[in-house]
Amino acid sequence: MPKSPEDTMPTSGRHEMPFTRIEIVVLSVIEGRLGVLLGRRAQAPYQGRWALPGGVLRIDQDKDLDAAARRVGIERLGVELPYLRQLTAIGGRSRDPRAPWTLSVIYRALVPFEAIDPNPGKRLEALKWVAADEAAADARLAFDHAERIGGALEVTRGEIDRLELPFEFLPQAFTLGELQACCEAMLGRHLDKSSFRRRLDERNLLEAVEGQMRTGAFRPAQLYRRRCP
Amino acid sequence: MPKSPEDTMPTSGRHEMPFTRIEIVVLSVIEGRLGVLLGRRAQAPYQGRWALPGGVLRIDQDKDLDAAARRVGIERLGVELPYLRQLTAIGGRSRDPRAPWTLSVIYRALVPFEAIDPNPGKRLEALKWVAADEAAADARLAFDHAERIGGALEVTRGEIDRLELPFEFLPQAFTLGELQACCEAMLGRHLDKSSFRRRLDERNLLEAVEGQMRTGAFRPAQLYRRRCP
DNA sequence: GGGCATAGTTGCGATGTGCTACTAAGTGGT
DNA sequence: ACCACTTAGTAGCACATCGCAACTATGCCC
Repeated sequence: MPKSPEDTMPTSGRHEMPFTRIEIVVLSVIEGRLGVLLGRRAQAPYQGRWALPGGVLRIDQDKDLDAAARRVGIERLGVELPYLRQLTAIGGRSRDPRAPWTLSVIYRALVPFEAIDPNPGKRLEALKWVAADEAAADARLAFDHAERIGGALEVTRGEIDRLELPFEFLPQAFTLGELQACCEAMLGRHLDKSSFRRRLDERNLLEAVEGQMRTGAFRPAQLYRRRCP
Repeated sequence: MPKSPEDTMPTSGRHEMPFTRIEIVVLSVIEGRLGVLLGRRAQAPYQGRWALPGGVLRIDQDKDLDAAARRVGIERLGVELPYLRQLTAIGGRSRDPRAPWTLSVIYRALVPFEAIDPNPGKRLEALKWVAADEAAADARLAFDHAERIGGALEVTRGEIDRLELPFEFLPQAFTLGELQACCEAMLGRHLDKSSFRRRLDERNLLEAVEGQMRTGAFRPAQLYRRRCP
């Protein structure tokens, strides 16, 4: 058995290191449904297939993993991704035929879909929004990305269940109806109005914007905003 | 802004990759308390300080990250770690002065403390068990390991709260009292006997080993085992 | 046989949450 | 003027979960 003491010096090149990437599961609510952003691969492997946007970790540029994910978001999508959360790391042989061993750190971002221009220029390939649940079950996606999307959905829905609210998808001031519809879109299921509201104000998560109402075709609704987090 | 298209070929050496390690938070229940296994560092940095056991990812040996964690467990601790769970990845500049950029994938293992011999031989440095809550608050630990231990505790206690039971720490057949004591040790707080039992059998997690009782100084107790998982 | 420590059960009350039903307040059609 | 319609917002009840306290049961030991 090879010796491998704790203090093996990480002299550069002593051991080969994995080819390390960042992949981002970008979620948004579009027309009442949760969508995920995919990019079409221009080259092999999986040429022409849809995949999560991602990029190579650049240790010369990135201060840490979070910074790497932010840079990848800007370079590949043209947007700052403010609400990044790391989900997991996946690594192994033969994940990507271009390198003997690859490691991907998976992030999740929540971004209003209008913020991303699907065709910003030549250096970015085609992007599209896809219904998240279908993407998670779509075996045709590149690599193991369908599974990664499934993991992101589970985590994200857990957050909504625990009333970690998706303010990213809402205007500064919003009605309780809008908030509920947004949560329902993310969960993919109906929520009960009265218990949703009871849970909200037991937790003191919101404050009413006094005097301000959303007026529309029907009865005006009180506007709320996030209580100083 | 540098171009960084999706399909940058991972030609080995085109970009420098981070020095990648595995660190393992090994937890056990010892004398009614949750403990974590630490090793004393033999060399700089943090020479003489206590740290999580870990090792370098070896892409020539390890099929994937989980396999790397298993190998590190065997090489550094002399045990198979069957219940490994990946927690997170941490990476950045200046985490470890020996390399410009390091990435650590953190695992958690649950192992009965008797399974690990603190002094198995020369190639392993001194190991010791420390009360987990104290280690999580101990700023003297090497690197950011105290914080990692805190994260492991949070995840592990969440599992117990959701009644993902720590069979790793129990014999094949055990009493409900033993199970409850084990959970209490892990959570660091008291559990109510009657509601603990109610929750257990609502979920059908256990089955009685018919006719078998644990006899001791007092009233014998029914033995249970895990219901076919 | 009685004390004692653990095993195991029962009942109650507090809490959280889903369901149903209700009232309120606007628009727009007749 | 009135009513249908739609959304906003509230109230009451049923049910499940769970903590707490009290109780019974059963063995060992003195």
